[in-house]
Amino acid sequence: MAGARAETAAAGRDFIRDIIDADLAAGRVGRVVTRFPPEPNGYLHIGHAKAIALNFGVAEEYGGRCHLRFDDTNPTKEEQEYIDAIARDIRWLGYDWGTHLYHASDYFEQLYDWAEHLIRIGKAYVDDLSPEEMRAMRGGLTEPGRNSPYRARNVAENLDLFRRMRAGEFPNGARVLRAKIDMASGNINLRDPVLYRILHSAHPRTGTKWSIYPSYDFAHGQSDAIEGVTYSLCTLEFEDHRPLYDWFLDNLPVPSRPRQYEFARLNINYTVLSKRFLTELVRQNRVKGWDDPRMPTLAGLRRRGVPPAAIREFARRVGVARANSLVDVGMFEHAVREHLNRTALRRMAVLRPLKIVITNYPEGASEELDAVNNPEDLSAGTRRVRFGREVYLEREDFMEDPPKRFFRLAPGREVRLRFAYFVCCREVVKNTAGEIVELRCTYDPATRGGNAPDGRKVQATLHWVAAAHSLPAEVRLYNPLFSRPDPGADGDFFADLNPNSVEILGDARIEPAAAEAAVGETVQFERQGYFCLDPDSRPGCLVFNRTIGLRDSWAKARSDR
RNA sequence: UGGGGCGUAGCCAAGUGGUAAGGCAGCGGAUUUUGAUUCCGCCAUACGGAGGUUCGAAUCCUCCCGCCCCAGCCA
Repeated sequence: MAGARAETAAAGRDFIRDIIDADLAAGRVGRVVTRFPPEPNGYLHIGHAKAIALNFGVAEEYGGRCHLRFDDTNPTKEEQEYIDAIARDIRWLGYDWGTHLYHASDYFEQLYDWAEHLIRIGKAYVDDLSPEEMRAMRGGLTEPGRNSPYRARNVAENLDLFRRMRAGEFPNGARVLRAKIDMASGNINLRDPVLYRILHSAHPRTGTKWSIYPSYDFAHGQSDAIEGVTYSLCTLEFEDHRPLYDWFLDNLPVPSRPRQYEFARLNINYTVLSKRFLTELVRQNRVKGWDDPRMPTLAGLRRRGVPPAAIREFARRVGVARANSLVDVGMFEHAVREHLNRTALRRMAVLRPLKIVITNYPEGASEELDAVNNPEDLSAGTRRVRFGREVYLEREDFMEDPPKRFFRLAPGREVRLRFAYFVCCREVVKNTAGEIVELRCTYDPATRGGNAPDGRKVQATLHWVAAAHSLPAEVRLYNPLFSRPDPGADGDFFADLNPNSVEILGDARIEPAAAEAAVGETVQFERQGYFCLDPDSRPGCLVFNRTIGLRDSWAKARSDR
């Protein structure tokens, strides 16, 4: 919480904040009240993080409050698991709704009374049309709709029927309560929208008390009004609903007058932020659950090792506007690297080991060397790492026949082992298949710690791990879940799934200090990237997820040619 | 062909009549015991297009073009 609050001073400017400033200056609004209104039918993803950061962020900046209100008006799709996960993820992101936890279902009784009120003033009626008939009579984009034959029912009959709907006398779909507005409106939302539908379905909170449930349109604005919300911020697709939102507030004796403002939802290339599709990925076991590290869900990002502060910073940089946009995933990755570079402890780990034997190092001997925990934050201190005669190097840090710009180890070449010594490759040992299985090197005792007293230079510094003083580990490398920037553009999201979205390395070696990381703590494996311990880890079998790699200009240079 | 929106650099995004912020990406260079980080420099005579108003227009007016959303008893 403290972290999220400290960031408010640096919050960007946008049209929402401009509106609030104007309202405050004109005295139209006393204190700012916002709300984040998730429907508990899935997990929150990074797109929701933008909305959460906006609503909670604005409330904090202006000394107001932000409510968490579950929009639980459709029991056929909502579950307690989602309610719990959503609350957990918002807290993890760094926001707090205090005592202001609400549910649209808290207002079912009041909403029902208001529905009767509309009936009494002649602005709502019970319609017996079937869903198909209703659709046929709604008209089209360029064709006006036609009035339902039930539209002229009198108040007494409407009241009686509506009460019997509530009492559960009719089957699902038999009747609905509709607002009486204008079947010829150019805005289709105003063509007598449905207020209540019959749903004989148990609700996570109200159980079997109700057999009719309010629609989103009938519940949302009135819930805002009941809670005293001043700014009801939602995404662009609800813009057409605003006249309806206002219509209810104008025709009902609500206690306050909230205003709805719309902003563009977040889209990121190479990723899909559609709850419906993410649900399918989980349901079809295309990923290992909502918290699979490849998922753009907050649960997935958390398990992946992404710090919540990086997500908040990303949201801040993306800004809030009304133009549809597709942000480059690189912007998100930058926010993650930027935060982790400042905060992550450095450790050494060899992902694909190649053994080297230092022939002039005493057999059976070993020694401890000092290593800096975080060069970006010296207060993180140092640790001791043990060095020995046999060490593992990264396979890709050696080439027998190196190309022009390869600076790392090669036959006859000298490099520095980080925090340790200069070593020189003297011999390449191969097996009968011609594969390199070991390197024989010599070291220079005078270069202890990594400095050459004679001032000679090396072109590379390599990370390493002592064979006898390292631990085995499994490392999971993640690649984009989708293989194209615009998944689903051809109509099928599944066809664009990246078949290589995860690569498992089974015989990595890590320095002992790396094993001390807690689940959820992300560290940097030097020269490699950021990694975090996965909850799949068990004693003797540590599992690390790669959060994100370091920028790699060498890899880039190679792929550019 | 109805209604509602949106078009500023490869990607986000400020700007609200006084002469185009910032970030990401990219490209040069410096530093570097992480080919990382950091630092320095470059990167829109131009704001979807065409007219017009004005001393002056991304900002005002007109017309045109393009893109997005809406025909659930989903939210």
